[in-house]
Amino acid sequence: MPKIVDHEQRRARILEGLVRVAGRRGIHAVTMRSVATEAGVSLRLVQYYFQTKARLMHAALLDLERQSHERWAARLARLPQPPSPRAFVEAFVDEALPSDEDSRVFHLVWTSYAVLAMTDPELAEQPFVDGPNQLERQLVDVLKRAQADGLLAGGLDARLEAARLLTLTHGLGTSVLIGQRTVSAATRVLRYHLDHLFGRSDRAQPTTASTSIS
Amino acid sequence: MPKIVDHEQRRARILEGLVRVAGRRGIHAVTMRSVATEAGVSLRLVQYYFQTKARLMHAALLDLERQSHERWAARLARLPQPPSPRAFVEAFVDEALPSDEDSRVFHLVWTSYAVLAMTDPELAEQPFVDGPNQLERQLVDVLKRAQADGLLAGGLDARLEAARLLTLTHGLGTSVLIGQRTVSAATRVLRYHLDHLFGRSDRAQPTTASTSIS
DNA sequence: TGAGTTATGATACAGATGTATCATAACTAG
DNA sequence: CTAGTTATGATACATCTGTATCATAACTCA
Repeated sequence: MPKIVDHEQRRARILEGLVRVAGRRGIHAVTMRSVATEAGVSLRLVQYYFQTKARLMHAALLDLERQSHERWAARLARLPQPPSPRAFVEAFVDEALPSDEDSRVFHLVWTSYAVLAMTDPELAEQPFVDGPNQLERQLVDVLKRAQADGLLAGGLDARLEAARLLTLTHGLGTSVLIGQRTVSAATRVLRYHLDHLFGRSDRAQPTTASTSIS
Repeated sequence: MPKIVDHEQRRARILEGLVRVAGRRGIHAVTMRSVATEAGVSLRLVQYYFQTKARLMHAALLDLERQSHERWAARLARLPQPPSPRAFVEAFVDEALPSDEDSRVFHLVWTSYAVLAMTDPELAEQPFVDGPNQLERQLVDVLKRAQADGLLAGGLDARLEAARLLTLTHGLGTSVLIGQRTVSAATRVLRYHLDHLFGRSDRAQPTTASTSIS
């Protein structure tokens, strides 16, 4: 058995190329050749490691999903256990806004895929339905716990608050990508939202070294 | 001067074809030929009336923007003058959700353009920045008026509430398009939001024959 | 060292796509 | 009726794109 090369590594490199192309020139600029060039490999290699464009695109989507899950898991792990509801929620919104360049590219490409999935049922709708639903459930749990502990403002419904928070955050992310809002403007709206969700009492005790909402 | 044909009508027909193609097969399926076929005209005519694909795409975007403005103006005109803040806001969210098939196509294509605009500065960012900003200003005015009349819940900031409402609505629309939420689920979240925005008091006095939030 | 397998290069090809060109039909004005 | 202009058809072309093919380099193992 000859010339063993790490397939996963090669594939990862190519997928990174794809994401860079899609992030800079749009997902319509993703071609076998543009990805190959961006990744610094030959067209043949993209074919070799992904066979077809459809599979390449699919693989990139799965990879984005995986990365996103990993980042979120790592973020959660960095919180004190168990995290306070407010810390949990702030970590969530901080992760969900396109704050730095990497994050911007990630959200841009992810959104591009989401739009593709709207007309292409082949392109797994799982990531765009199950993913948010799972996050929403996590948020529901945390908010219910907060409510039981009397940390939420009165008259709120945990389930609906989770949906509202998730959707609002996502909408703000989009408006940042599109250039309608700056990240800090979006952050301001979210801080306002959280201040009304939790009582105006417990504001932002930074629980991690990373940038917290402020 | 011979064979006078109504250019605007021809252009409109072609643009309708474009929107149908983009709505059914995605904006990447929009080609000179697919649009021509969908509109029932020859490739040559698409060239003749729009010269280049870039101009065709641009024209379609401007047309979508115009339609949207007209629908909103007509909707406002149907409200009692001056409309109550709650009626105004409910008309807004009702217009902003992809409820029927036409609306679904409109929002889908609009969102597709928005994603394109994220990487293509040529594609006027005006519609995606100025448009929402203008809507947001309208909402701010209405909410300030409501606040002055004591119709809003206490402790709210009209400006931030406008941003929150706009973004939340948009985010819910996206989640509907993607199939994560049904329209009625989205409506439920919005009703909840509005009930907390206005005091839990004045619920939905239907002010138009059209479907109101309920 | 040699045989066999993996990884990669070079190249070809068919189909699609945007655009250009040439011709001519359809029509109006004088 | 005819000349001239607009509107449309037919077709061609270069480029891009996904995919396939053939060759061979690179390497491992016996």
